[in-house]
Amino acid sequence: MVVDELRKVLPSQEQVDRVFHALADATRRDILARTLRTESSVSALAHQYPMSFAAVQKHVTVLAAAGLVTKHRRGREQIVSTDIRALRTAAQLLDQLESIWRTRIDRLGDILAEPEGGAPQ
Amino acid sequence: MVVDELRKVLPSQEQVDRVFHALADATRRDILARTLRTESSVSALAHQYPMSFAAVQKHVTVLAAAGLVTKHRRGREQIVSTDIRALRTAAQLLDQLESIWRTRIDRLGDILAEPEGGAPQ
DNA sequence: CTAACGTACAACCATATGGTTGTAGATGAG
DNA sequence: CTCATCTACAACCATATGGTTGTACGTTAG
Repeated sequence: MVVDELRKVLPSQEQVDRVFHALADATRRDILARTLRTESSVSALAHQYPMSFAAVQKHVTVLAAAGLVTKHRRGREQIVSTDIRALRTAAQLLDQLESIWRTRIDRLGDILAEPEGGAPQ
Repeated sequence: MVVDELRKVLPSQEQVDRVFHALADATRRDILARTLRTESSVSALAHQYPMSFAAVQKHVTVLAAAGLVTKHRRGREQIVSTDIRALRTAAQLLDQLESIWRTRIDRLGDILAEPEGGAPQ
């Protein structure tokens, strides 16, 4: 496992920024959903959206910078494939946040066990 | 449940955009993590970061627009609390995306089981 | 009442973002 | 070889973003 691979597994704040930012656009989420189903070329993707090829190309670049997709040449086409790991990283971070929240609820539970307490949820 | 509440449960694309955009900044993720642990005032939050009060205020506004936090007055302070639902919505969306991915893997399994198969769309 | 605190918000600035068009370089089809 | 296709990338533009400072307002402490 090379250093570059490590970066995907142990994401820096900047990497997390990139992943969520990549996900914060409906077109990019759609491109991701599409390529999760089937690999496709950038131009094939471009046909699906009411914008220029260059715009779609930029969206793919953003997804690639976030590690959500990878590109590889096949003939004259550039094939976009997904890398599920970046997606899982994001999901795990949300889980972590939710677990922080659950911990607080547990603490509230402790408080409830005592004489006085405010109702959670 | 009012219409405004419904909007949080059935998020529009714009709402999803806002949630992921809100999460795409390390300061905002930290504010969220902090308020998941303990409610705190905007000024208390502001003390934690190397930026102006106004900047932190803006970050809180972004989180609130995404529905990740809510604000309510307590005396002269504005208390920031979390709403776990928006976070769960984001997590669910990631799960959906991953499930699309798993479906493809299943289909690949089907294809392997059969002699020949072109997978349309 | 007055002063300090917490907040709200406007104005401003530099940079990023998301789109466009245009040009040029690979590559495969015929 | 020639041409159409796919890609890459630069230049440009309008708007959004993330920060600043400054001002004004509500509220609490003394």
